[in-house]
Amino acid sequence: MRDLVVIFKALSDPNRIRIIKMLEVRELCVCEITEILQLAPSTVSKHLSILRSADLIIDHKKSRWVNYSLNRTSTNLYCKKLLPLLKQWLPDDATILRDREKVKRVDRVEICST
Amino acid sequence: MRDLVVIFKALSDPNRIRIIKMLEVRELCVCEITEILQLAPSTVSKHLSILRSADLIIDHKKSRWVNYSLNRTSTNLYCKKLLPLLKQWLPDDATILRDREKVKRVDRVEICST
DNA sequence: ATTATATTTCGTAATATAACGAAATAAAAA
DNA sequence: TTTTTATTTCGTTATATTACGAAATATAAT
Repeated sequence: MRDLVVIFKALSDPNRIRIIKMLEVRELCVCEITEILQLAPSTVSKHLSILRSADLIIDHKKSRWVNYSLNRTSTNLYCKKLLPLLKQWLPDDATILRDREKVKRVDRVEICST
Repeated sequence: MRDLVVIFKALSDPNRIRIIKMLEVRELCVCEITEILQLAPSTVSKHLSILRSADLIIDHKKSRWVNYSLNRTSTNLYCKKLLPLLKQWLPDDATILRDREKVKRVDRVEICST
């Protein structure tokens, strides 16, 4: 029950849904997500930690960045079912489409520290 | 996006999950749910209104009681997918099993106004 | 070694949520 | 009609959540 509530809580925030829908396109670092959502880095980091606690995403360090990606091989039953559903959903949402356009163009080297 | 977040928010509370799992057994009135969850009637009523706003449940008056049941014929895409998933989930949860035992035995005429 | 960069943690403020009791509402029973 | 009963609404309190900036951390670049 607790695990299930943790996952639903993780999914019940628009910014976190946006993050998941961006990660469907490709893995992203914190500063790229920060740029697209237009939130403070500490806020984005917190959102990511909530999604990670729910087992929905995983992180892996690569050089100086922390890359986040969907946990496509999660053993968590709820994640296994919900991530594919989310992939089907919101195909026409204006915000999601705009975010995804930005994901294509965003360049972490250009964005960070400028 | 808003609809989706509303549904996930509705599902991200343990008492509301318990209500849904009870309604999988049969329709219930507010006082029966109140008796099983051991919460104030006003609190249960609020939970039910959140679930109803999310299109997960429906209500229908019958004599002096308001019966709530799962919205099995919802046109809402998210409800259509999530209610069946919830039905599969938590088959062994101790709290849910205990609630369901109580659902079998609870009698609204005996419970109310006593 | 020092500096710069990316991210996280911590403290705090604003807002949202969940709980209750009291009062209001609606409908059946007397 | 008046009373009783089931439910909802309202106001309030306690707690949780979301956001930020500042400070801490960890790593890469100089």
